[in-house]
Amino acid sequence: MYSIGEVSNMFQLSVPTLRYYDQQGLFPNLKRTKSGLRSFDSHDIESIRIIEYLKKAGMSLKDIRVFIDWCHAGDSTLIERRDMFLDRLDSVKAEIEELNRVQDLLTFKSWYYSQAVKEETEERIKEVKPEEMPADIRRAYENTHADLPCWKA
Amino acid sequence: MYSIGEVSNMFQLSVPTLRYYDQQGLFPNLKRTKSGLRSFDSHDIESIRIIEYLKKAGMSLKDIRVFIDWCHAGDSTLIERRDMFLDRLDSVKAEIEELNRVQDLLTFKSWYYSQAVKEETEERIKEVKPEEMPADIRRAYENTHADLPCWKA
DNA sequence: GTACAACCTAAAGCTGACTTGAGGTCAAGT
DNA sequence: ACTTGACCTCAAGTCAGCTTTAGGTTGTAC
Repeated sequence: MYSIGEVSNMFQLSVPTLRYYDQQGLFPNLKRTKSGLRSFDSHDIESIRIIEYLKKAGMSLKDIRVFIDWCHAGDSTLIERRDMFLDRLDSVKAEIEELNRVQDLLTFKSWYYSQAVKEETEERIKEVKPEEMPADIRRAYENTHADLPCWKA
Repeated sequence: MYSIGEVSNMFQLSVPTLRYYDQQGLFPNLKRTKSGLRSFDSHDIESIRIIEYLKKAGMSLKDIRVFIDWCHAGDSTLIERRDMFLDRLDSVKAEIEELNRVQDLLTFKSWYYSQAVKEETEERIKEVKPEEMPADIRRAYENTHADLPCWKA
């Protein structure tokens, strides 16, 4: 249905990247034209969509290949697949949690440097105490400047 | 104050990794004992804390080094530093957005495979329509199975 | 005084995910 | 017929971020 170039345009994936994925076994059912050109059908397209999600979920191409092989193997691998998704779900939830803390740090630092730029020096802002910060900035600050567990050891 | 081994334990960073960071210029003020051992003071520790955050914010060691050099250069680089943090903030917000969609996909897939495991086959669940899904699953499903812009082209 | 753990350097090696390069095929347009 | 552009393969190259290896020093504990 679609040539490799068309698919490359649909997703933000280069043509060599798609060939590389194929080589890594991510498209086990990919058809070819008589003359040997790759021909992606809607099932292949859907699998690229899922591959993109799994990559964002922190899986390596190798892990994704294992998953694809499980799918190919049929109902005997349902448990593995369920457990894989539950595991990824936990991990992504944790990552979102973590990024929220990162966001707080960046919010604080953006405020800090915006103040510093206004005053043309870091001098004064460096000494500001939590009580003197806007409420949201203070929240972000206290959320990311807490003592680490390791300090207590 | 702290040896490299102690610092390695505080953060989850191996001793060679800390030496590698030092080599990449991430600790420009790191002191040594008379016999040449690295000696991390509280300022160095704080900078590792920040480095960890910046890595999670998607910066490479090279980018982080540039930032550290800016800090060292003083007030003349305040604008660059502010802009860097504003830029990272945008990027992390976008990443959180994206991970929320990933989470929705994983939520749907976890439900799907949990059902399949219960029924010991994918047969029936494969045919389920959005209307028959629990509300939260349906939301997750519709949030991640929408047509991609590329389909419309 | 000697064993031992923890440190040091410099250089080479590794992994994942691509990218690049060289050399070739194929089908459509002029 | 011939040029062009999109495709093909296979092999080698790249990059980040570590890790490993080899060989050497230091300083406390027995």
